[in-house]
Amino acid sequence: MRIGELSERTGTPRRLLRYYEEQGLIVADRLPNGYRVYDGSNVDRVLQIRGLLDAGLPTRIIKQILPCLNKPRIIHFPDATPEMLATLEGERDRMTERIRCLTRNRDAVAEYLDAVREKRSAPSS
Amino acid sequence: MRIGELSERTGTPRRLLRYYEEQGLIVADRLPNGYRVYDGSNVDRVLQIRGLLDAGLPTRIIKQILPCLNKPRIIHFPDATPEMLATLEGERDRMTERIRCLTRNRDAVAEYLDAVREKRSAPSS
DNA sequence: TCGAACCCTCACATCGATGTGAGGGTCAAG
DNA sequence: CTTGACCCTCACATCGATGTGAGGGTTCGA
Repeated sequence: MRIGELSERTGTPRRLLRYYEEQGLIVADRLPNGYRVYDGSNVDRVLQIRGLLDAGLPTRIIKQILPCLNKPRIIHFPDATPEMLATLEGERDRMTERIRCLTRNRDAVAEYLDAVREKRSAPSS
Repeated sequence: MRIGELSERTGTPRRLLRYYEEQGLIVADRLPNGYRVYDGSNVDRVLQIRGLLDAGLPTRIIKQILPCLNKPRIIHFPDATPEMLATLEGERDRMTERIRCLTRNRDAVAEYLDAVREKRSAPSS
């Protein structure tokens, strides 16, 4: 597929697909005329990138963690330098902290909404 | 306490404390000379704000969900307009999605790190 | 009284993610 | 051959979060 279809299938502006490529998050083959071509796997990849961006991770980090994911179960260690491993460990912990914070606040919001709804259905006060 | 101490206790630049106030996320009393004064509760509040910002929420949303939280168990409904409730519901769902995405990827990173460590301790290949 | 260490406001700069559009090719259908 | 719908690169603009510093007050101890 070309960029337009990938854009539609992922709900992502073409501009950003080119940006993600520029940042090394996705790769695209080129037709002889220069057009980008993608295969189906790019749809999931882009959606994953968007999710991580939305969760607050910068492209620089996403670029590092993506190679560890959605590969087949064979994990291959191309250039796992100690610094990179340390970075990943730190990022894993940061993600855990993010999850904790988000969960706590999400639950609080949900609780609030439930309380409001209950009040609405039983206007006793 | 004044802004310097709050800054130290939260690891947040003064600049940002003023910014959060400007965005309506925190409030500060003023000394007669114009200095901001805070009480202890602001420490937690600022940390919570930072956590949410780090998790990818914009100040505009944080401002809306903060009043639903860390209040005593008495939830008071000052001006719960239907649009605001809808916004909160949407945001709750977005947070849930974020949590899902983060968890999935965090687990994948953790798995990768574990695999690397195992390989390192048993260099059989 | 002076200097250090606070505080204030204001304003411009930076950075990453994203929007927008100019200027220009490619290609299929009419 | 032309038109419309694609695609390309390039570059400037915007937006939110943050950095930085100028210019200036307050407080306090040497």
